[in-house]
Order: sequence, then C-alpha cells, then structure tokens
Amino acid sequence: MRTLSAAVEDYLKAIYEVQLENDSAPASTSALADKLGVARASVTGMLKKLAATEPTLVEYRPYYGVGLTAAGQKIALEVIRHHRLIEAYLTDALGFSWDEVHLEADQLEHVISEELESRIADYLGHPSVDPHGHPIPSKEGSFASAAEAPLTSLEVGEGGYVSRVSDRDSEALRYLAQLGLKLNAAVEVTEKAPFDGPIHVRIVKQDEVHALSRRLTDEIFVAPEKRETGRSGAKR
Amino acid sequence: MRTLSAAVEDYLKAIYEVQLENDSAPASTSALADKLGVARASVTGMLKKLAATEPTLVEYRPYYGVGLTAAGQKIALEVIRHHRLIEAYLTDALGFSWDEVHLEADQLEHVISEELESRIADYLGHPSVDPHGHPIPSKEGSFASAAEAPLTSLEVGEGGYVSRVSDRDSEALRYLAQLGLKLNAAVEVTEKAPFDGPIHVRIVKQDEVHALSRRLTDEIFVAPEKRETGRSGAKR
DNA sequence: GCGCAGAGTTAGACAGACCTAATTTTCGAG
DNA sequence: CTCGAAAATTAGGTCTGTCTAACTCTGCGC
Repeated sequence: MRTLSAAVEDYLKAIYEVQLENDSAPASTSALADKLGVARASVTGMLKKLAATEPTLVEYRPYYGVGLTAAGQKIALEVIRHHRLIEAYLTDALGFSWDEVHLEADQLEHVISEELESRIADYLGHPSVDPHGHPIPSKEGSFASAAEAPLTSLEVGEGGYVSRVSDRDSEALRYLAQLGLKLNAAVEVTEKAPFDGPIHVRIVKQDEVHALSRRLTDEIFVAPEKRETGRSGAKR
Repeated sequence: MRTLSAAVEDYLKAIYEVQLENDSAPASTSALADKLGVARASVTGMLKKLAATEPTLVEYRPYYGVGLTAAGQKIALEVIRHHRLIEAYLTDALGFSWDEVHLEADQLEHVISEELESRIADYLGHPSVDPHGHPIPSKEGSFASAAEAPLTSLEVGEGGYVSRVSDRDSEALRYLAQLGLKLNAAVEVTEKAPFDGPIHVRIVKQDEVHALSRRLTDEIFVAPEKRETGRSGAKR
C-alpha cells in the first residue's frame, strides 16, 4: 500500500477537496481537471487506474463521478495534514509569510517522512489550524471545526474575527496582510454596495475601512469567537 | 535550464561524487550504476540524453566515461548544498540524530526552493559542514577544506579529532554515536592488528578503547585540529 | 420526447526513466 | 598479437502520467 506517487496523492487530495466543496457529492472529472491543472482525459485515465488497483482508494462510476473510500480519505487527510503542518512550520519556525508557504508545501507534502511530520507537530505544539485558518486533521483524521461564515454573507453592522482565508492566491494574501486583515483580526461590515458590489470592512485594530471585492470576501471567513489556534506560543 | 527532474539531479550529484573519489577522472558507467542503484544500461541511456540536451551539463565519451561541465558542476553543488544544509537543519532545529537525516535529505534536496534553502542557511548561521563533517558548498560553490586522513592510515600512538564520517550506513553511525565517537571527538590509535585487522581506538573523553573494523576506519577521518563547524551555537 | 451542447470517455502517442537480454568494445594476459 | 572477460552499449519492452483528437453519453430546453 505504501509509497504512492505524488500524482496519486494529488488526485486523492483533489477528490477530497472537491467533495468537501459539494457536500460530499461525487467529484466530477472536470472539477478535478481544473483543480489539478491537467486535461480531462488524463483524469479519466488516472481514475480508472486508481479504481482498479488494490487496495481500493476510490469509488468511480464512469460519467457520474468519483468518491473516496475510507482508505482513500485516510490518505487524503494524511497529505492535507502534511501540507498544513508544513505551512505552519514554515511560518512559525522560519519566518515565512502566509503568502509564501502554499507552493512550498505542495512540494514538500509528498516527501516528508512520518518521523519528520511528527517532529514538526511536536515543535509546533500540535496546532489545530494552519496559517490561513484551515484546520489540520489529527493523525487519526479528526478536525477542529469552527462556526464560521464567509464575509460576503454578513449584513451591515455584523462582524467577528477572521477565522479562515483561502490560500490559493498569494497576491490576495499579500494584500490582506498589508491591510492588517490577518487571522483572528476583528472586523465589521460597515457597508454593502448593491448588485454584488464591494463590501466595506472595518478592521478594528487599525480602525480603517477598506472596500473589498466579492471575489475576496467570498474567501474570507469570519467567526463570532476568536479561534484557539493551538500554536500561538509555538516559538519553542 | 531550470526544473531538472530529481533523476537528473541525482545523476549529476553521483557523477560529481564519483569524480571526487577518483581525482576528477571521468566517472564510469558501472560506478554510477552502483551509486544510483540502477542497471548499467539505464546509466548509458541517461548519459546519452544528458549529453544531448542544452545546456550541456556533462561531457560524455562512450566507453570512456563522463565528466561534468562547469554548468553541470554548479548544479551538482547546489544539490549537495541542499542535502547538507537539510541534514544540518534537521539535527540542529528538530533534534534528529546523525543517522536519521541522510534518507530524509535525499528526498528533500530536490524539492526545497531557493528561498527555503536561504532561510535554513540563515537560521543555522551559514555552517561550513554538515552533521557528518562533510563540507557544505557555499552558494558560489566554494568549500572549506580540511587537512584530514582516514583513521586507517594513522599509526599506533597517533591521534586527532574526528573531522568526518561517512553518512551512507545508518547502522554504523548509530554504533559510533553510542561509542561516543562523534564529530570533533578526540581519538588515538592504540593498536593495529596485522593483516588488515581491526584498529584499536581510544576515545579520549570516555577513556575507552574499542576495536573497529577496517570497513569502519576507512570511513572515519581525523584531523590534527578541532574543526570550526560554523554551527555550534546555532540554536537561535 | 428529441436533439444538441457540453461533459466524459476512448484511442493513440509521447516523454521520462527504468528493466533484461543480446551485442560490441576495450584491454590485459599470455 | 590474439583471445576472452569485463565493461559498456544497443535493442526492445514496461510503467507512469501526460497530451490531443475523435467519439459517446447525459440531461436540459423546448
């Protein structure tokens, strides 16, 4: 079972993520092709191979979609755990900023040993979230979940603490950091332009209001409580 | 030029190491096959491909051997720098022992970004050697070299400080660590059995004498002076 | 309930890196 | 100077993971 290729690990991770975005519905070939940056035909080919090899990691029904088996999900969560621990480690131990760690982690996640994973987790004090607020699955595959909602969904006057930010776009992350909009920052919606216009957000600490596009506010999540990251005092 | 495959990087590194062991003579197909753990035919194939692609990284003469061009050597040294910095980092920052880091570094060396390399080097204070005493090439490719000789070559009564140990065999490294025979440990040859028999070595600190096989003493190097590692106080 | 757009799959190729088996080259011993 | 063993290369295959192009489902609009 061991030593899956980086490609296979990436597919399992992608299936997991696509399913998560769609209430566990089967992942479509196109969604996976998009996420992985490969042609649709490549996805079909890989899914056929994955479904055909022991132990079965995915359940694949042609033309319908693909889902993870328990074994497949276990591996996907291991990879995600690696990814997020590495992101946390690079920021906490080596001073990377939150916009620099994603690509690095995408490479490293397939390569670190269980021993290294474990040492990193120990060093960090077993954090529950990565630098963008994504929960880090435990070794057993369980998550700390949070009551959070996208900034877009808040009404004027509502607010909370930034609990999660998408890590896909480093540009955006750099911009947000520069505004002071970081994890656990207190924010409040002061104005919502009509017709899906920009949302004006007050960042409490700096007491500044910024207009953010929907594209941005869709990917910023806010919770009513500050989050216990489990890694604030990690500096060892 | 960028993004060479891990396989290509491994070949360049292997050619460099083989040449180093043979006074810069061209590396033979067999030596490379041994070092890389692949069949001879695979080496021939890869050398042909390497020699045929721009920019030229190797100079290959069929039936004769292969050497690195300046460009090829530069890359080999980058990979070796990665490898040794990673070994140093894992021991200093994450508490790995010197017998655990080699395999981990073999994987990581192909994957870390220049940025991560640079942060690691900064953290460590730009060390000149790895945990086994192998010199770490600088970014520009220069080495700190030491006046050292294999333990095997010392006469009875001679001694010095352990300056370098092969990192190939973790079993052996664990054994040596257990004896207290670590980097910069003071040692002295007390007896040499005839016919290439074991060498008796006194480890000064513990004041214990151990009989070491030639296989071991060939791979332990001793220098007349303690070595400035450039990383003793790295703990940050 | 039919047809068509778009999603999905099959077919066929290719590049990278490896293998085994067969052949060729090199070189030292006699 | 010739012969054979060891070293190296060629020949031909396999396995991954990708691609493009061509075909085939599926389900929505009417």
